[in-house]
Amino acid sequence: MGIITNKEILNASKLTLHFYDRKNVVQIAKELLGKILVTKFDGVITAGRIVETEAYNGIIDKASHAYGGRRTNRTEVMYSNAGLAYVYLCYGIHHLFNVVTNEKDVPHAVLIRAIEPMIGIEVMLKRTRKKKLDHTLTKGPGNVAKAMGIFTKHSGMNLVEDVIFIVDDGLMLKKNQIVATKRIGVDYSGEDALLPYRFIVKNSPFVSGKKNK
DNA sequence: CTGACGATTCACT
DNA sequence: GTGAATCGTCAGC
Repeated sequence: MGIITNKEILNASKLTLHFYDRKNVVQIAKELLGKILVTKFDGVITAGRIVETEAYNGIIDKASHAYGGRRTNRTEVMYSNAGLAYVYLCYGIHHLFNVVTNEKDVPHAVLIRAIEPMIGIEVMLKRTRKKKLDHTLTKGPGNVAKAMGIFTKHSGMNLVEDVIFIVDDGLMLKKNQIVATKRIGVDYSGEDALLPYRFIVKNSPFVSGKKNK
C-alpha cells in the first residue's frame, strides 16, 4: 500500500487522546484501518499500515476480558484512560497488542490483528527470526507484536508518547475497501462471536485467516 | 496452592 | 485438519 520514508512517518500526525477517548469502539476499530502503527525502541523505528482490527466492547461483550465488569490485575489497564496499550500473553507464547479506548472505567479496546510492514523490515525479520519478507511476517496479532517488538511489559504505555504510537499519513480508504466480519478465535462467547466487530482491508495479503503461507 | 485454559501459530498428516 | 508449544492469569478450594 505504498512506500513511506522514515522522515514521513515522523512528520505524519500522531493520533491524539481525542481519537481514542470516543465512545464507539467499533467505529474506532474501523477508523484504525489505514493508520500506521509505529514503535521506536532505542531509536530503532519499525512501522506498518494497519489492515485488520477487532473491537472489544467492554462489559457487555462476552468475548472481552472485561465481560461482566471483570476487573483484575491484567485487565486493569482497560479500565484506565483511553490511549494506552493493553498487551497480554496468549497461550503462554504470543503477545497481543490492543489500544484502550473510551473514558476511564469503561474497558473498551481494539486488537490490532495485522499490519503491512513499511519501515524497519530488516529489524522485523530479525525479531521474528524469519529469512525474508512475506505476508506471514505481520499477519495475525501474535506476529504483529513480535515483529514490532511489543511485549507484555509495554502494557499500560501511553500511545501519545514517542515509543509506541499510531500516525495518520492522510491515506483514505474507500468504503468498498473495508469489510466487516465476525471476530476470530472467540467462539466461546456465544452469540457475541457473531458480531461484525472485525474490520479488514479488502485484498490485503497480510490479513489473517486466509490462504497462502 | 492448584488446575484448567486461552482475543495463536506452526509443523505435520 | 489435527495437535503441540508454553506460561501467566484466574477461579476455586
